[in-house]
Amino acid sequence: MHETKEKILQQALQFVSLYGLDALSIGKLAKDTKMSKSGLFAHFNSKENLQIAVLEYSAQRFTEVVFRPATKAPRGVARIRALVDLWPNWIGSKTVAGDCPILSSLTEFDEKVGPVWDCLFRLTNQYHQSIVTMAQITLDEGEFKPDTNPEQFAFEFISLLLGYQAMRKLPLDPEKKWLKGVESLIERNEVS
Amino acid sequence: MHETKEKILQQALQFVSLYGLDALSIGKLAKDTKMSKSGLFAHFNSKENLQIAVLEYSAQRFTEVVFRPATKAPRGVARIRALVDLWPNWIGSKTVAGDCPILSSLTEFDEKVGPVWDCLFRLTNQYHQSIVTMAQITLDEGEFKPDTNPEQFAFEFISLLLGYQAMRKLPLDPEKKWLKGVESLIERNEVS
DNA sequence: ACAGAAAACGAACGATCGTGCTTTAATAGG
DNA sequence: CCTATTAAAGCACGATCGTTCGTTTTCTGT
Repeated sequence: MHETKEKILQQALQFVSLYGLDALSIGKLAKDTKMSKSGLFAHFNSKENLQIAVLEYSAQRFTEVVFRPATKAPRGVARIRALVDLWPNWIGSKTVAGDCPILSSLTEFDEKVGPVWDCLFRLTNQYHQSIVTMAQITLDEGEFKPDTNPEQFAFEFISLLLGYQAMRKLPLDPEKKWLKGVESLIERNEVS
Repeated sequence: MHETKEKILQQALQFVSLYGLDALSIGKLAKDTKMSKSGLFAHFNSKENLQIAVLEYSAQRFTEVVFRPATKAPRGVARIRALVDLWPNWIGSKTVAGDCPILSSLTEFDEKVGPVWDCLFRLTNQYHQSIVTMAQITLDEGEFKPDTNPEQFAFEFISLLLGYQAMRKLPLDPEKKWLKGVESLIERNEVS
């Protein structure tokens, strides 16, 4: 990938994590990257393409920073715990100071049909499926009770994550609560 | 409240639930309500005031439609279940076709300091506190285990709600999962 | 019915939006 | 060194944004 484009997407990712995907504007982004509006525009040829590029860049970075490292942990509960431990490298990190762009865009784009939503849809399903698979593996390893439903697990896992994201700015110590919630979720499914 | 203003806020609430609080524009809203931009504007004197008015109207409606009716149920677990049952009258209803404006705005406004955020902050704390209180009451009634943490309960409750909202457009049957999640949350705290 | 108040309107402002078109600057291949 | 390709810039467009101002319509009270 061109160096300039990478720099643009990096800046855009930062911005989107803070202010949301449709608050992203080409003029503002051009100012932030010290480029001309048209020069930046030429890299994407439409705002929609820019938004899609940001989403895909975001997913790629997430994989690098959280998901791939987590799969280095041994299969089963340990890997799920690794995922939890690695998440701070994503949300609230230097590259993604605010929320996860994909999860938060899901809230603001769920009624706007079009290519951006299609991309979001695809990435979120992928996101979700990864966690389902992780739960399924844990089940196969015999570390989860046989009646564990991996999809239910994924739903509750992501929900807690969303709760953490949404309530981060509230004086409720959500980090502790999200950790406790996910711990309880694991224990509930773990073989005793 | 003036009839016109009520009509405007009703329309605005609908719009915000579908497209988010900062997608709300005065011109668009004027078109939807068949008013002139300036005529509508005069009711609020600034966009921020409009946004605040929508949030407060939203909270008021929520109280009418979900919270007040729920408090008619007997104290304890029954009341919490009533809250869950009444929620569809809010999210996805005729007046609020999309997401809960307060919960979803929380995601997109958490980095924008100012009067709108202050209002959002206040309302969300109120939202949260109501659920904490409900859990506390259930605890006092002896229907929850003594080691139940009402704040943890509220966090997980709201998280599941956010999960339901966010994943409504995904083919994951999130309604069933949210119900199951909240049922599991209740059972986990209930005295056996 | 008439005067005064309140509500709604129409037109315009500066700013910013996304997007083209044309030109200049940088780069690479022969 | 010259040329062909690409990247970036400059400028302008129509549209929409929030907001202001002055006028017109609608309502209210006497």
